Amino acid sequence: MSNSISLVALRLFVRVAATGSFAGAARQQGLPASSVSRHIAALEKALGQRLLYRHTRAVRLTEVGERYYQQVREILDTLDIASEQAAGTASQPQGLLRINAPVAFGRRHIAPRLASFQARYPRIETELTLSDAFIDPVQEGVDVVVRVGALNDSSLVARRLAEQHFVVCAAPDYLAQWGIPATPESLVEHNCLIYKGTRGVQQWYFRSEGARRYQVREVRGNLRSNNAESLLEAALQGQGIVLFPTWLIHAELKAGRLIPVLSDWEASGEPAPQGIHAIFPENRLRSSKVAAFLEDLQATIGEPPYWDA
Amino acid sequence: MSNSISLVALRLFVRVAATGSFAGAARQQGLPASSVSRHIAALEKALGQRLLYRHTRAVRLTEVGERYYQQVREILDTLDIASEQAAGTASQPQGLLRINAPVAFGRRHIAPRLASFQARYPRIETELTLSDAFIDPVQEGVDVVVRVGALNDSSLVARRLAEQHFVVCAAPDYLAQWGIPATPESLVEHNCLIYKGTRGVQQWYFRSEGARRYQVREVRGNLRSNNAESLLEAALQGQGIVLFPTWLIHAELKAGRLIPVLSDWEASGEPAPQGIHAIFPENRLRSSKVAAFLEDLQATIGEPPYWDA
DNA sequence: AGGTGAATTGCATTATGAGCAACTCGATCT
DNA sequence: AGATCGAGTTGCTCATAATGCAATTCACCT
Repeated sequence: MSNSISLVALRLFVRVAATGSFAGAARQQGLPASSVSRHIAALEKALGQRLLYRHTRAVRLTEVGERYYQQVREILDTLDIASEQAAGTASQPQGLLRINAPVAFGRRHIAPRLASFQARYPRIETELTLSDAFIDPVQEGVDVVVRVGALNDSSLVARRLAEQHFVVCAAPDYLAQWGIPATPESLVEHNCLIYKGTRGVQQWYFRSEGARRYQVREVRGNLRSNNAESLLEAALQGQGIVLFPTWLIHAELKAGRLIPVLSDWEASGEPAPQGIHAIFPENRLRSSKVAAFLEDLQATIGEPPYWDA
Repeated sequence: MSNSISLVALRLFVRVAATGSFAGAARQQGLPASSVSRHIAALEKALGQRLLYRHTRAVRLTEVGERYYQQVREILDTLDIASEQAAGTASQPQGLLRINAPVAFGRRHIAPRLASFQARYPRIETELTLSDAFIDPVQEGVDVVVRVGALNDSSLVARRLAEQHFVVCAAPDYLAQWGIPATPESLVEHNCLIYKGTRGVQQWYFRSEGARRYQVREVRGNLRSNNAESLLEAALQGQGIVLFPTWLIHAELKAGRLIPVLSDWEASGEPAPQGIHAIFPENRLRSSKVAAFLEDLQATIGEPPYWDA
């Protein structure tokens, strides 16, 4: 019985259970869905037990399937770690490293680093996926997820990469034409380009040097967007004032295309300070490729991060 | 890399590492040695690392192989347990149960039980190997080993099945012809059939009712053997007096073909009391088929064991 | 009601593993 | 010291199993 179980079947089962879909698992592993179906069927036959309820639309784990899934996931992880350690002895980290990051942050701060990272670890292949929706690394089968802001899931391990700082700024043209605001309160007189995401319109928070709590200040303007890059573009063209994290606009600030204003206040897009974190399933922490990536990333970002220096 | 690893390869690797031999692993798994060779080669290729030193006569684990072996063994065990639990939910214990026992004890007290045990658990297949040499359950890939006497290896878990009691006895014919010895000391006047194993000639120990320590008493006779059955046969034919554990001769005692003597003393073949134990690798304890077997065995043996009742 | 995406099944092709035999190489035996 | 035996590897053929594609069924969405 247990001799007729194959590793691929177990891997596929874990993927199916995590994604809740045969097709999803098939895509992730680059196999036709029919193979997935047959492997799972073979596994169930070997165990003599149904692991998944097929509901045609969605796939749900059986009670025994749920237990088995938890155990097999753990087993496969430790097997992979063991194999990696065995393979990696006296050699470099290797294998496929799947990274997921927010679009803007990934393009600016992850993607440019990958070349030198891979030059340093030539045996690591990387697969960079950028998406702004929250990604469950377990569900997607991803090694590392970089997220900005809130952390909720406690079954994951997070490592802080940097603090996020916001600045209010505008193009020199805009400031020349409309003047430089002297206080946060005076922003109501200006055209502010406001981010409007899934959580609604972003508030602008301020606190004076040394103050503990942030205060919301009213802002308004003629352009709102759920796409930060569009707002940035508009700001560069002198359309208005923007509030952005420094990692997003440090190049523009440095080049002088955007000028910080209200430097006597600390600005923020959130009521509380937010960090930039790498999160990953607990087991992946012991993976040398993940460790190498995090170490490399943290070293290049630096403390304080290079975009704030 | 880790995707190209197969479960059979891992299983074979564990068996090879445990037995220290490709051929041995091949025999245990019922595969040609060539397959074993190729699977191990494939595993090493997948890891990019040599796991075993081939020394033509013996096979030794590499340093990385040693670590990998320990980890993979653990992993496969937990996988098997998980699979068994999944398979066994709402059903009976199943699978192959490999038992090893001493020849005499196995024939008398294990083999006769297997029929009813397997009737009770029809989905368990058993494989009973009888051998008197000490067997390492890990090395031999056995689920349960029954041993009489000394326990040494601490990496194994043991469960006491029964205490071992010895009796001195002889055939009625012998006693009629030569008389009944009144004291242990008078045994020197008798023809004692003595077991001579790998640890030399077996001593005969006695202590009177309530005494703490056993005392050796001199015995001699015209037949010594390393085969208990031969001595038993000779005793049944009236050749002499024997010292045997009760589990070995309870049928003959009950039938009156052997008559106990010196009943006022406790006899023993060992300087200290010895038990009958089931031993097994730690992980197997959680296996339901092992648990079922031990429970069944212990229930039928009883307390005190049926051969002493 | 029709369309879509997901899972299963049938079938032809391909690839992978089993089994057998031949070969090499040490170690042990005589 | 030479012969023999056992152990591991390699080449080869054959059977089994996995793959990929197409067809089918079914629930759900529009």
